[in-house]
Formats: sequence, structure tokens, C-alpha cells
Amino acid sequence: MNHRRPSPPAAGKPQPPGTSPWRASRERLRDRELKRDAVIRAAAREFNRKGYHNTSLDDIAARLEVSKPTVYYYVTSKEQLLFECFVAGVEPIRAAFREVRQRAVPARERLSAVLRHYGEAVASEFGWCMVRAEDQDLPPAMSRHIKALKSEIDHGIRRLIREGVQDGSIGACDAKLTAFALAGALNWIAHWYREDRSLSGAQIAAAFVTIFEGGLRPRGSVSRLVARAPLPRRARTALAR
Amino acid sequence: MNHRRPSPPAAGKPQPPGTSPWRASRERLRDRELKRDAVIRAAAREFNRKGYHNTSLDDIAARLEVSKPTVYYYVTSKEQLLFECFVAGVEPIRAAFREVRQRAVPARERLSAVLRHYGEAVASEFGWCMVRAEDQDLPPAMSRHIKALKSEIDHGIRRLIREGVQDGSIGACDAKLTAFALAGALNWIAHWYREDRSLSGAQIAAAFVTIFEGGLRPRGSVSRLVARAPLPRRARTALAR
DNA sequence: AAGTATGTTTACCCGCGAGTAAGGCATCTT
DNA sequence: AAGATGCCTTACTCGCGGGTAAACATACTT
Repeated sequence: MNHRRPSPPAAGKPQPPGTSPWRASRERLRDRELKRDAVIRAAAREFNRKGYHNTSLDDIAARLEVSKPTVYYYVTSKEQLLFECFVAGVEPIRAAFREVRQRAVPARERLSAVLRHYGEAVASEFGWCMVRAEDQDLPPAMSRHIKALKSEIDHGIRRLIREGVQDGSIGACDAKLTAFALAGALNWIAHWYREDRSLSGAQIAAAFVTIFEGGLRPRGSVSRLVARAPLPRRARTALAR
Repeated sequence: MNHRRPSPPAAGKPQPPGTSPWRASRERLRDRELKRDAVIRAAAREFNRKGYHNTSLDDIAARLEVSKPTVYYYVTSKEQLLFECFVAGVEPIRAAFREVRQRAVPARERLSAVLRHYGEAVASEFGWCMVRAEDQDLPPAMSRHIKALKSEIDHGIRRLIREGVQDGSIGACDAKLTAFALAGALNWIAHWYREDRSLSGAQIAAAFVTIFEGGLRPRGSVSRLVARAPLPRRARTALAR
């Protein structure tokens, strides 16, 4: 379906700055790839705002100040739009796994690093699509692809947990359920992290990792009396509705 | 589509296969409330299977072996169906808060009890609707109602966390973010708890509470010391494979 | 038996939104 | 110039699905 142009002239791309494609933003979107990306990001934003099924391609086109067939010029279907958003959202997480693989630190620290990137990804513009893309909404091929990516990430987390239990940096626990709990908490960020962006994705992710690592029970002997001590500065942030 | 049970064909009727009301289950569903509940539960099951937007009222009717207007006889709109499913799912959680209010135990234990009920509710047949009901899919009045219920639960959790921090049963933490983390992990159960029901909702909830309470770091003096001093000995196992 | 309330049906309406046809202009190629 | 290409438009098709009209069936009344 999607034909990557085989070999266009390619050499001459100085592109004279005349005319106005992409009416509002005639600046530098002239390159096809950039425009395609713009379409996908616009779709992500609209999906994020109104949900996949409540977003029409006319909406997306209108947002770009373009007509619907133009969107179809860059993308073959609405499903593909969702699919691409998902992949875009998930990629940074896969990168985090790759990056962390090198580090020679206890598995808990590697896990925490991955989870921080995970949280940031969920809070990103593609977070909603990544988290809520439903396989029932997609044709079988895409559905399988998405499931495979999700599974890859899930098993990556489980593996880090098991390694942490082995090297002693994580207390004994069931890897599968623990992975579900961690990923679930982070995934859920996409549901409440919309308008109230007083915290950055990185901050939220870091806070969550701290919560996961420590648990609810007070640590050490001091905490019992220290409870009334001044709390972190983020205590007075507005609530998410 | 689906067959509740063999269903005595009721052969002698003038209308071929259309006359006997509630074809398969003419037992004791004559009471209106019961039928209405059956409609709502059928809707919940279909929403759970295929998602709200991918489920038509014809689907729900077919599942009940009934025609679409019959569904409309018990319910005024598809939105209301979703709304009722949400309320049905949420009610046990509110009940848990009420019940726990009496108990004279540390707040962490009260919180854990609530979270266990929460997890069970999410794993229930209404879990999906409770968790995924999107306010964008509902008319403003219902949307507000749902938001209010969600907020009530959210703040109930935050309150228990704050009380726990005060009475020393919970380590110092940010109530808002901690509540988001806990609720998120539990909400996410609705996403993966579908076909694989090898664990009961109660079991999952209990396991999650254990994870939350203890955290990832190993407990006890020995392992804490070990974990505190970063030991990179086995960290390289990640490279295996 | 007629009248009424309740439940259920068949047959329809109709708007929305995904996707398409076909053509209009620029710019590039020859 | 005269195509050829790339990009974007207006103007459509068409099916799905939410919702309704109106008739039909049973079960109580009276």
C-alpha cells in the first residue's frame, strides 16, 4: 500500500520558497516526510483530545487547515493513523531498553531508568494513542503488530524484575503481576495527564518510581514521628479534574 | 449469534420464531427490573469484548435474542447504557469506603481494604465500563456525574493516604501522585484481565496491595544493606541473549 | 368481549463519517 | 512549449448504526 518512492531525483531539493502549500504554515513543511509527520501528530493531538472514535478525519484535516483528501494523500486510512501514533509513542520505550542494556548497575536501577522513560513516553503527545490503541479498532495485521510490541515491552519489564530479584536489588515478588502493576500505574498517566500539565512527564515518572521502590510502609525507624515534617513542594498542585 | 440455551422452540405459535417473549429465558425475568439489569449486563459484556464504539445496539439485542427496540424499551440511549454500567461498577467501591470508615485500624490497613475491593470491582464484569467510560462519549450531565464519582473515589484514596502518613502507618509521600499510581495500577487490570482469568479478581487485588505496601526494594536489614551498596556483580546478565 | 397496559416486533428514517473520483494548478522535465 | 508529476481541492458515494413509528401480541382488568 504505502509506496516509499523508489528513487526520485532526490539530488535537487533546494525548493524555492514560493506559493503556499499547507496554508497556515508555509514555512518549512514542504518536504513530504515532514508533512506526513505533521499529519500524524495532528491526529495524535485530536485523538488525545476527543478519543479515536470521536475524531473524524475532517477534524484532523481542519486542524491542519487542509481538506480531508489531503490527509488521505499522506495516509491510507484512519486505522493507519492510529497505528503510526502508537508506534511513534512506543519507540522511545524500546530505545530505553536498548540503552539500559549496557549499564552495569543493579537491575532495579536499570528498571527504574526504563520506567522513567516509560512514564515520559506515556506523558508525551503520543501517550494516549500508545496506551489506548485498541486492537479491536485495527485490522488484524496492525493488531498483531501492536500486540507484539506491547508484549515485547511487558516481557522486558518482567525480565528486569526477575534479574533484580536474582541480584538482590529487588525483593522477592511475582514478576508478571509486578510488571502489570508498574506498567498499569504508568499507563494510567495518559488518562489524567491532559490539561493539568503542571508537572512534566519526567517529574511524574520520577515520583512514581520513588513510590514503587519504597512502597507505602514507612521505611526505617524515623518515619513514624517524622510524618509531620514539611512535605515536598509539589504537594499543592491542582488536581486533574 | 449466541445461544443462551437450547430454548424450547415454542412451535405452535402463529409467528414463526418471533412470539415467545424473552425467547430463551422466559423463566423469571418477567419482572421489569430484572430484565433491565439483564440488558445492562449484556451491554457490559459486549462493551468489554469489543469496546463501546464497536458495539452496536443490534449486537446487544442479538446477544439477548431480542430486537433492538426492545432494548430501547428498557433504556433510553446507548449513552445511558454505558452510564449505568459505570455506576454499577463503581458502587462496590463506594461501599468499600463506607464500610471501612468504621474500622479502628491504622489508615494503611483501611486503604488496603479499599484497594482490594477496588481491584475486585475492576476485575468484575463492569470493570471495563467503569475504567474506560470516557466523558467525551457521554452527554454533559452524565459526564459530570461520572466525573464526580471518579473524583469522590480519588479523593477518598488521597484522604486515606494522608491519614496514613499522619498516623505513621504510611511513609511520607505525595498523596495525589500516590493515589494516581495506586488507582492506575488497579484500573489497568481491566485491560489485561479478559481471557486469562486464571487468577480471581480478589487474588490479583491482594497481590497488588502486597506490592504497593512493600515496594520493590528488598525489606529487612540484610537485603537492604546489600541493595544500598551497589553491587554490579550480576548486572551483566542482561547481555545474555 | 371490549378496553387498557405492557412488552415486543418489523420496517423504516437519517445523519455522520470513512473513503473516492476527478479535476485544478503549480512546478519540474524534455 | 508540451507533457509529466506532485499536491491539494470540490463534490460526491455509501454503509453503518442510533433512534423511531406504528403495529402486533399477551395479560389484566371491567
